Amino acid sequence: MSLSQSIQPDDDVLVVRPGKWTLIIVTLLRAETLRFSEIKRHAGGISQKMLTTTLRDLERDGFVTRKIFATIPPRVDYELTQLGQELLELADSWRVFAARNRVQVEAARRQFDAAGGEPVIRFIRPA
Amino acid sequence: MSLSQSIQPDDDVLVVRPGKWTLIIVTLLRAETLRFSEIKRHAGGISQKMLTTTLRDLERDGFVTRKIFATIPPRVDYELTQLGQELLELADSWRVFAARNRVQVEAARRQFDAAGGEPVIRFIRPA
DNA sequence: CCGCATCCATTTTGATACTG
DNA sequence: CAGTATCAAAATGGATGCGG
Repeated sequence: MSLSQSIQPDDDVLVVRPGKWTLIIVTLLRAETLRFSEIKRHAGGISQKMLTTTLRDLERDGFVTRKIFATIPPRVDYELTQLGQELLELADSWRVFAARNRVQVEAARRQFDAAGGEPVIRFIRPA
Repeated sequence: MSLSQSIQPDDDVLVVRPGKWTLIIVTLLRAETLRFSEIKRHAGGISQKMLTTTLRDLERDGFVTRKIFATIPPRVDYELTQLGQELLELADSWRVFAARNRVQVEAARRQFDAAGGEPVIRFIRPA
């Protein structure tokens, strides 16, 4: 049955985190361990709260490790785990897909909006 | 530079975010054209409003076509476009990833919660 | 420097009722 | 049956101040 191959609502792992920051952060950590402040600087306008929350969720799910250095001032390093590397591949798939199809999607949007949101195909009289 | 390979906040095409309902619906349409009510029945608890909204967004972006039959009662068929098929492949990547790693992620969560949210690694006196 | 707590604005989602 | 409208509820995002 085809439905067995459909995603189900309770597939919690799928919704890694319904926010725009998760994949951004994962891709930032692709090559190197980064400090909290470094991620914040590169992530482009994320608030401290959202960064903390997102990183904590990623840690909780086993995608990143957190290393705390009890120095003054404090220092916290984040790094992808093996599982995190796999999530990174997924994020990359999305990134590549977006790059490849952005123009086409934007064209489709313009056409749809220009048509006033009317469907492309409309049958008037089929029994 | 590694940052050029990071996802940026303004990557609008990423607007098709791994959101809950979007990928569910796309995977439901993998093999066949489905009516509105059929999707609703199989999607598992989606509200009529969310289904309408999600489908309209998918149509606007060019991922599905909408065929309206002006019969009584009305009938509307949804089908993946070529671009939608590519999105389906992406959705499948997520589905497979979730299926493969669900157990591991759930274990990580339990461990994290059991430890009271403490990080796995903590250095007390470095430098 | 890191990040938690609190308060508040915005966004998203759901429940319900109604229309063609 | 498909879709809209309205209202209520929940999740999310940001700002600020405090603490280790």
